[in-house]
Amino acid sequence: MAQNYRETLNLPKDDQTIPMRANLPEQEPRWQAFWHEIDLYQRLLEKPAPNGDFILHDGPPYSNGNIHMGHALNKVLKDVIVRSYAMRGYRTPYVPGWDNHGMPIENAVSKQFLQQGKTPTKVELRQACREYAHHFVKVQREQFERLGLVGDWDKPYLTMDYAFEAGIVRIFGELVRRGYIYRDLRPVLWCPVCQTALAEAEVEYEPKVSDAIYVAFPVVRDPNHLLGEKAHILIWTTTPWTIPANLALVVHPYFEYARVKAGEREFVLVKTLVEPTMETLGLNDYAVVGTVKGEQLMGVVARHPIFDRESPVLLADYVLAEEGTGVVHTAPGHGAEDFYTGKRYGLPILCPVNERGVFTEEAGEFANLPITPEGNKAVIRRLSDKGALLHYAPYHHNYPHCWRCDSPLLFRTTVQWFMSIDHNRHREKALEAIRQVRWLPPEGETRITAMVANRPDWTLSRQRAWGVGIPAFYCEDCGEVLLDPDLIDHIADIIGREGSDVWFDQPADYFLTEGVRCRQCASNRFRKETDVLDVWFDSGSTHRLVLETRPELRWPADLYFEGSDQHRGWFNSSLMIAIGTKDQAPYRMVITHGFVLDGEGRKMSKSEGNVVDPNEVVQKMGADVLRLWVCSCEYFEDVRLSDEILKYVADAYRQIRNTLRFIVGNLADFDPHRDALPFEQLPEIDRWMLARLQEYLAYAHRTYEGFEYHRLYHETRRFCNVELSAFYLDVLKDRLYAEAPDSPKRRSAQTVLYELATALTRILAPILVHTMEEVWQRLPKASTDGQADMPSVHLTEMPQPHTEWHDKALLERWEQILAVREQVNRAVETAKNEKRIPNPQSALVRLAVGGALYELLNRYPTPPTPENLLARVFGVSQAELVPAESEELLIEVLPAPGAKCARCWLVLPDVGTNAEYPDLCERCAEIIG
RNA sequence: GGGCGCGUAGCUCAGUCGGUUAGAGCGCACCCCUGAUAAGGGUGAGGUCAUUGGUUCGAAUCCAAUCGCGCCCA
Repeated sequence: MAQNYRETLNLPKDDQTIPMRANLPEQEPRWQAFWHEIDLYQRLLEKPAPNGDFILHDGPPYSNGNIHMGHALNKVLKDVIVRSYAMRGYRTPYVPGWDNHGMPIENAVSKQFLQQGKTPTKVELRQACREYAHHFVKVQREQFERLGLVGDWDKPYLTMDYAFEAGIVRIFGELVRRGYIYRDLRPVLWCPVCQTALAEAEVEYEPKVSDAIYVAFPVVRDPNHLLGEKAHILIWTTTPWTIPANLALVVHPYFEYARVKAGEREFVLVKTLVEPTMETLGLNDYAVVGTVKGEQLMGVVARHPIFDRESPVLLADYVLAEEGTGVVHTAPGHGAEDFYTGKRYGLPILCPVNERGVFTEEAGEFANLPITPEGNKAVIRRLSDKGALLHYAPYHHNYPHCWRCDSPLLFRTTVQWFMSIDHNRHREKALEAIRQVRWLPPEGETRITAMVANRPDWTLSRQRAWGVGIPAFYCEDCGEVLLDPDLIDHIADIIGREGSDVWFDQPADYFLTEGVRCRQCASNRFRKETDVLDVWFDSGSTHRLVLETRPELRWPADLYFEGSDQHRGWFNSSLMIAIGTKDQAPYRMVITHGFVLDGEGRKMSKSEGNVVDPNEVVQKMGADVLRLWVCSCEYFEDVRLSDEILKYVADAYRQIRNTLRFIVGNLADFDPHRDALPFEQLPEIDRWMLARLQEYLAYAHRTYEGFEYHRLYHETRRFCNVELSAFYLDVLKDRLYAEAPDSPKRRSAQTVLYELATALTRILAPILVHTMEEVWQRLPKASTDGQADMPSVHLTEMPQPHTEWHDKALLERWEQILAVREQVNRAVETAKNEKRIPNPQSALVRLAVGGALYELLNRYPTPPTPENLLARVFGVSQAELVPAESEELLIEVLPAPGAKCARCWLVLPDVGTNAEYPDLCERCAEIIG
């Protein structure tokens, strides 16, 4: 019987709204195809942009491997920025790019060759690297586009493009012209078998047995008479072959050093290691005759145990007193710390070992011996002959080895190329430029300021194959360097035409212009530099080579947006090149985000098994869920991600989706042009809803301006769940379902629903790009503000708050009504629990109150009909208001008198009064009658 | 070891200038509805604000130390 009336209601129909189940993994690619079809990116650039350009310059990810969650976080946030600016009246060209050159790809490709037993030429290796890079550009591009990113994906920038490579060479030339480029010595880890320098990442620490020796350096000068007769400084080393390069002995200024008398000689070593050392040396008969603070030893000079030269005692705080003697034998040519100590004290950099690990003439009697094992043996023998060797034993430890050929490595001091950071007031200019930039979060400014203030000169050269060759020559006759800015431009032209492989493929003459001569010896015979540029030079050049070369872009960028590690990386290298060539920062604002950690706040790693893969998330849950997670995070700090967190975000997604599903479902027969009511004709609760919507919109705009999407996420969830689902939409159901389709009561409700839908979809479009498009396409097309006719929600403008709809007095009034509602809910819950009523629908709520609250509530008549607003707001069938003395609100919950209307389900006294429809209330009887 | 940060309910986040009993949504528990239904509604329980010490009439908030976590270096 009751079922008969179902058909007379205006219930939303499933096929007139979006499906409850989103099925994003399948649906999202369809929307992406649609955007390609309408060329969304181009249309975004062509639409009116009253606020001008907004240039977000994309930091290039490295074209190696699949994307990980850090990429996803970064690119999704960039996409939200680009889209939200586009929807707020800016023109937002976004050109994604990739960083292609560099060690990781070269190593991966080298290993492939190695496995095939092939030894490629440099050019063959480079070509394979290029193919490898292209492959991963394609892979990552697909994975990025699957996240729903909008941008010029058909024409990204690649640092290995010929034009880009030529541009890098030209920028290097500009720095040469401005006097920034020089050559100097630098210690590097070197593989004598591969004859190449290794980066820290290529070093593998493996067990090795070394020759550990104790050596006594006789003191020859002791200006302050701290030490006794025949004093010797005692050192310990596991690399005897570095003894010929010894130039100093280094002690810790704060350590206590002991003078140990043993036989004729006195040994100086750190006090805490006297006992074990003496035991090792087999000197049982000894006595500590005094102590000296390390810093006091400054000025003491020893003699080299083999050669006729001095070895002064110097100070450094990296000295340890855990093993050895607390005195570091220092060979500036063979250690990083040794090198910098040597530099600080003005020692020469002696490196008597060639690239094959063989002693040079500088090693005197050891010349032509390989450093191991022959060199070691010869040095030990010679020390022994001289009586300087106190002990020798094999020593097991972890030692750096070559990742490729597994040979033990050595430190060599080599000549490298540098960019000076202090030339031409460069550092001061950079620090000044940093102050002009807006850093978000603001701590970023502290971080990069410290970095730039303390950074050493930039080592630009790498002994590698997969990079842009440094365009320098050496005279074949006298070795003089040829570095000429005009010649460099000429080389850049060639590279622009033929790619940078040509540098490795063609002889020097190919690049030299007519009449080039060595300025030293006038020779015309040259060889090319074989080093390549650091890849940070490539990416540090993108602002010049992308922003300045693309007509749709401009220099400087409005925004750089990357992980906080880029303070040292890209922000830094870009700034160095920008200051060095243009005396200005390449960005106006820099925003950084944190790292993606697991649910416990620990770093994700394969070995821990706590990695969440963005591609998998997209496949299982959809890009919109991933994007919603991104926007739920306070990303200025590190963010957390786990399956549990994703589950909660998926719940949030469903709640937002269902809210919109309900709204859209109730707009199926609504034509805004024809049916919308003017604001003034809307009932109060509808005007309240619109006023609240304006507050939501104003808040949303603030969050977009502050890049604080997580605040929008939270507010949206609260708005949808609390204000819409739990309240307004629930209250609206009677009007939407039971009133006549074209009645003003229903049309006014729909007018508000339409406003809500068109506002929410546009506000959320930058985040839930696919879902909001889906909703948009389902919305009535006729427009009230010129926006609804757009073929895609992404081409619309974000709704601005209607200030005239923001009625403050009304909002305050309803704040009180909602507070009363909460009290009523509690009373109804109690009545329900006490079995006085089965459910709210069968209740009558009687309010008794005096004073201001009575006056306020009395504005709303409480007839026993569907018109009773308070009853609808409270979610009960009937409500009454009676005046009382007390200002304290009394709430009575009673069974509602009357019968339940078979159509609208309200319990009303007038059910049965209509003879024709005895099971209906008057309102319902009239409507279907 | 150094530089820059972070730590508020199970989760994600608010918390103004130091000022009542530290808030929200979700989740959870119990209940209602069955005309948003692999939906919707109601009520409720959850916190030593990482720890310790200090400044203050008063500290989640300011200071110091410790612990834990992250990024960048050594």
